[in-house]
Amino acid sequence: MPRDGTETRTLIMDAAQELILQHGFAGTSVDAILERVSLTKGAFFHHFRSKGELAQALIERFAAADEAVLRSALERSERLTRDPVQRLLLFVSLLEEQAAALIEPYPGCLFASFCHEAQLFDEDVHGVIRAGFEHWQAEVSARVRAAMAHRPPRLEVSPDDVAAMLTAVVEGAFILSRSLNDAALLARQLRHYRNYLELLFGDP
Amino acid sequence: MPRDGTETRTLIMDAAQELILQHGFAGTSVDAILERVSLTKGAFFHHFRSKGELAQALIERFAAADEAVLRSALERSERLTRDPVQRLLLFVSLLEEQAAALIEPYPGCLFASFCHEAQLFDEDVHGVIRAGFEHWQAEVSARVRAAMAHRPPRLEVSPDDVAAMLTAVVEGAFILSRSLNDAALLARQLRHYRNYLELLFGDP
Amino acid sequence: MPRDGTETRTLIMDAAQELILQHGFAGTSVDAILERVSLTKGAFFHHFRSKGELAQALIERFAAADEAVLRSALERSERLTRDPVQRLLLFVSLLEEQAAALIEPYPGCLFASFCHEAQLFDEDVHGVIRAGFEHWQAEVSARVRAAMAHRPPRLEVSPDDVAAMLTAVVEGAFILSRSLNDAALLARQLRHYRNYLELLFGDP
Amino acid sequence: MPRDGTETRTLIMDAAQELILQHGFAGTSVDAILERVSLTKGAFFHHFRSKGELAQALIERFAAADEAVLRSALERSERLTRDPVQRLLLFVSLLEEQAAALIEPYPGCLFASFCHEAQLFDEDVHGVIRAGFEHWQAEVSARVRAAMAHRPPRLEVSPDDVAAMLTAVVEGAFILSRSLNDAALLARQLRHYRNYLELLFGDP
DNA sequence: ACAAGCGGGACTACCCGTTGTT
DNA sequence: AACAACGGGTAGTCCCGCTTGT
Repeated sequence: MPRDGTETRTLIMDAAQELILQHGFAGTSVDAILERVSLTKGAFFHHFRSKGELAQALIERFAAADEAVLRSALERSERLTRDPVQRLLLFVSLLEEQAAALIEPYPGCLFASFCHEAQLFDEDVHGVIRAGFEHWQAEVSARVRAAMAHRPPRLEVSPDDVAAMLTAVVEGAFILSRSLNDAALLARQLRHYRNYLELLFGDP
Repeated sequence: MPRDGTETRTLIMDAAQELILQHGFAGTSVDAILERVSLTKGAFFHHFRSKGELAQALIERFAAADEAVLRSALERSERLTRDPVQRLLLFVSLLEEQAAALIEPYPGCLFASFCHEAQLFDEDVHGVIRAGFEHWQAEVSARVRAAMAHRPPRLEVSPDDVAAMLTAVVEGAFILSRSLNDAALLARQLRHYRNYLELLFGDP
Repeated sequence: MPRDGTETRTLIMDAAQELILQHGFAGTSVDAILERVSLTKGAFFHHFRSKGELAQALIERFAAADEAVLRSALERSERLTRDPVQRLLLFVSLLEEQAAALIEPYPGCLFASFCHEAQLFDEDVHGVIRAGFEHWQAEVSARVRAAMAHRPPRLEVSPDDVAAMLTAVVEGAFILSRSLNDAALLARQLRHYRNYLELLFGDP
Repeated sequence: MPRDGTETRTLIMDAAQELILQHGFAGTSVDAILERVSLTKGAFFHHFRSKGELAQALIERFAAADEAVLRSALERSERLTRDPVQRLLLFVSLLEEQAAALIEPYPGCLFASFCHEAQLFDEDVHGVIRAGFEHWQAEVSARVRAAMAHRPPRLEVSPDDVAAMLTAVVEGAFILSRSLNDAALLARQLRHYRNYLELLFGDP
């Protein structure tokens, strides 16, 4: 095996993410991360110039994975049906399906985690988070708009806000599921979000 | 008021809460809190045996205030109308009204904050948070059930989950509003939650 | 004894100065200082917010002591004779007398020490050093000018440069005395500086 | 020149010397040196067994260059005149000429620098420094003695001390010139040293 | 000859909490 | 009730130098 640091770097990031989701960023020491992966400070600071740079690397990776989930669900929903309203509902159902699978490892959203310690991070980090949220909102909003164009909703609503509600429900569900120790809570909440859309676009 | 320590204790707790909502608990040092209120260690450890005890005092105070908000909105909604469905919708509207007033200083939920650093706190603290969430859920669930008894909903739903969705939307909205720097987001999301209830119990 | 930190602070500074003159600033760890005085990190960072602040405190104290030496020698020389040329020569002789006493503890100039690690310090520190040098130069230069007015020198010279030479000789002598392990070198060099002045203002 | 390591070695040493003159030896990390020359640890430890060995190599190189300056000035002064007093004065004038050329990059003496962090180096390093100082002193002292033999000085002086004064003035001038940001200071101080010699050997 | 990965330890800075004093 | 001094430990950062690979 050619001495490849990428593996070690990934190892560190995986351990870091898991710990951060449980203890928060400030509550997760570099030592604690390294103990998990049996490495030393030397290795850590070879890969990351500072703990802040680790944070940067982590949200960037998380944002990429998050976007992949969004894109996959969007693309599948568009392949499976042509009706804009059905597409939207199916999209949420696909997310719900994924959420039902989330039990182990302990779930959590790095975006939310970092937001709750906002002052610890620089503008770069917050930029990535904001971009992540805005990307979901923009993509979902476009599908809501398409559905509205296809069938007028029962109530007058802003597509942007309807889209934002998806993110809000997901983030809120994460918190509740952890506190109430109820892993299925997220999926059930997504079902209610789908209910809302169904009622909004349903026959009068 | 006699020169007693209650004042100082409150001063410390206020400063602590504000800082914790911005930096997280682990990211907020006792020294940082004390610098804000121009006090020294002696004062702090006179009022709190440890930093953990401060956390305990903070969520207890927060939970009490949170419950007051819930109780007030419930009571007012019950005074203003007799119809169970209207009561429920009015209840959400009253919360929305309050949310619209929240602009400065920037709000946040201590429950969510502590949940994101879960491993830092003992079972006592988590008990208070869980009780807080469950209390909302129980009270709101009861009103949803009453509404369902009064008028069958368009879709078959669990009252508990409908109630939980309120909390989820609120917590999620807090995160989004902070990241997107949009103070009015919470109120708009509550409006959508009310929309959902309205559609659920609306005429077919 | 009332819990007085001034004593501890002085203790730390004394140990720090001694070590810095031997190892340089970067080469002197806070731990090494504290070991000397049997204190812990807690004590150190209670008195100094950073190692840099210690540096600041050290040169300020050193500059004050340095100025006291200058002032004392000047005042004594002015009390002992009226002739401007004699005053100048006597002034140097008084310094020479003091230098001869410098054997233990190991001598050295904090100004020079810090200059040799210039980039480690901020502008405040360098300001104090520069002010120290300029103060000597200004005071001595004034006496040289008075001597020149009283008796024209054999060679045309700038009083500022003649004054600067005193500082240069002293600083250079410190370096040599350390490398050559010759404690009396400084006094002998001051004698040569006095020779120069004597010849400059001597009878043709 | 074939692509050999001598070039890299010199590159490292040049960067190291420049940094050390600004930050001191302890304040200059191997990494900082390597960043300057865009190399990595592998290169450094290929050429030097340790950081201490770099120090050794640096003063040896510096001492050689220093001696070359001395020899050159001595030889030129001896070629240009036969009178021992004139030779001595001319020798200082030649140094002054060289000093006047020193403006950019800002100079410094590695001997003095290392002396201010004396305890960091082993006896080998100090031996080289001491030898450097003693060599100047011996050579200059011999010329002073020759001048004294040729023309008795106005004051009774030790040739060794007169010779040492040259080094002292130079070293002191370096410190002052850096603190006062006056590149021409060294040349002016050499002029005063020459004045001293001139007066010492001048006609009564 | 040089690059990269990494170990192990030292550094400054800061943490929480205790003690003595007023 | 509150302050200043301080202990003891840990945090993040950087250090030097060794090893492995090209």
